[in-house]
Parts: sequence; structure tokens; C-alpha cells
Amino acid sequence: MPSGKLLEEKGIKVTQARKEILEILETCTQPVSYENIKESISMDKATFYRNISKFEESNLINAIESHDKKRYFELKRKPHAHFTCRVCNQVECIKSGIYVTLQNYDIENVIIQGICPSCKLTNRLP
Amino acid sequence: MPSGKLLEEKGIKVTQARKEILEILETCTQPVSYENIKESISMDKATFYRNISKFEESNLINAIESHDKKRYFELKRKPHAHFTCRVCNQVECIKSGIYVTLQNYDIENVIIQGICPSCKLTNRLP
DNA sequence: AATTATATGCGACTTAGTCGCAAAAAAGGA
DNA sequence: TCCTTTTTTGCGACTAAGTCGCATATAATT
Ligand SMILES: [Mn+2]
Ligand SMILES: [Mn+2]
Ligand SMILES: [Zn+2]
Ligand SMILES: [Zn+2]
Repeated sequence: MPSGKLLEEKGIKVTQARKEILEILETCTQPVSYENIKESISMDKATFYRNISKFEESNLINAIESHDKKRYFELKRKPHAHFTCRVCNQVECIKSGIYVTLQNYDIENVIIQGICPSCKLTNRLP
Repeated sequence: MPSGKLLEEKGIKVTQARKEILEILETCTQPVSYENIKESISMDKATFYRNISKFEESNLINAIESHDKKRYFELKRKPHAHFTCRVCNQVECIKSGIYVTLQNYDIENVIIQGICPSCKLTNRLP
């Protein structure tokens, strides 16, 4: 899916910076933080965050806060839940069926916090 | 439940600062941020956060990140999910039955992001 | 009481995210 | 195409959450 199309659909003006962010997010299979990608982007930090905010408002991306207090962004594709581990701080996409409904609410993302299988087993227990 | 008991059960040393934080959390019916309670606490900011980290590690409290990028803390009592609204930033405790299971994971908190009923109705739509 | 371990206050620091403003780039007409 | 208006960008300064080192204070242990 060309990033220009995505923006047009949401009524967001197509600019260099916006295409650049979306193209990076399209290549990522996991949510990424500003720190993760700041080397790969040419725009200013303020521009990055302004556009991230715009994308969030337009419901184009998810933002998932990890226990490391950083926000991880991902393109909204097929809806799925996320898991963040309190021990290793990993943010994980949960593809298997988690279905949550709440009468009268619009649900856009479900984030599950806890301890991941790997940390449960190894000596990384709290 | 006296706050000293809570700490002893988790093997955390009982100090003035820790009791103070827990006593505040016990009076709150909603998750609160550092900003919400900084006027009410007598300890230093570093001490507050060091203890919050300790409480998190011991699974004594939940930390819920809102869309306003602040973290809201609450005492773990009866397990329940949380909802944060992308429009009004409210953090809400969801007492009604949300049950999520994930094989081999320890689930400690479920955070649902989206748009709350009030924002859906009024003109606060995005 | 003396010793040891742990927690605290303070100040300096880091970093995510924000804001105002002037320059640049899009969009829209004439 | 040139001119005008609107929106976005870069830059620099700023805010606020959270962290860290270190000296002092407090709690636990002997
Ligand atoms: Mn995902
Ligand atoms: Mn709650
Ligand atoms: Zn883990
Ligand atoms: Zn709302």
C-alpha cells in the first residue's frame, strides 16, 4: 500500500516527512520508538512528533507504552492486541484471538501488561 | 488494610515515605499521576519514583499510561481492566467483566485504548 | 551502643515531547 | 505562470517525567 494513498484516505496532506514516517512504519514488523528510528529519519524531532500526533488523531497508528516508559508506534493493519512484559520491557504483537468488547465504547487497541513466557521461565523473575 | 501490612507481605521494608504513598493510593478511587499528588506528599521526587518502581516490581500497584503521556498509579485490589480515551485522556477503571487469557503469560493488567461513550456522543469526536 | 544495610534528600542530568516563530513548501486561483 | 493563502517544517528554547551519584539519615542486626 503506497503511503500517499493512506494519507489521502484520511484527508491528511501528503508531505515528504509524512511519507517518510509511514514508509518506515510499513517496513517494521514490531512497534518502534522514536529512539529506534531517529537515525533513519531526516526530519526534525518536532516534525516527527507533530506528525505522529496527527496520525494518532486520525487513527492511522497505534501507540503502545512499554514499561521502559517509551512509546512504541506501529501502523494500524489487521487489529490485534499487544503485550508488554514488565521484566524485559519487550512489546509484542499478539496475533492470536483476543476479543474484547465494551458496550458504547470504541475500542482501538488492547494492551496487556504482565510477564512474558520467556521471563517466567528463566531467572529473570522479579 | 494497614499500609504497613501490605509492605511486609511483599518483603518490602516499611518506611515513612512508603507508608505515605500507599495511604494516598488507598484513598484514591481512580488512578493518579505524580502531578496529581505531588502537593500531598512530603518526600522528594526521586524517592517517590524509586518507591513507585519498587511497588511495580513487587506487583503492588498498576501503572496505566494515558494519552496525555503521563503515568497513572493505583493500588492493586480486585483485578479489573482499564480504559483510556484518546479524546479526553480520561483513565477509567472498568469493573465489569473483561476476561483475557494468554497461554503461558502472566497477565497483570489489561488496558483498553479507544474513545469513551461520552466523547462518542458529544462534539469531541476526532 | 556500635555496625551494617538500606532509604532518603538534594542537585545535576537525560530525554520525550511541546511551543513559538520565521522560513519553506503546498495548494489554489487569476 | 505568478501571486496569495494555508499548512508544514526546522530550529531553538522550553517543560516535565524520570534517573543517577553521592552524602546523610534512618532502620535493622549484633
Ligand atoms: Mn502490533
Ligand atoms: Mn483501576
Ligand atoms: Zn519478558
Ligand atoms: Zn473520552
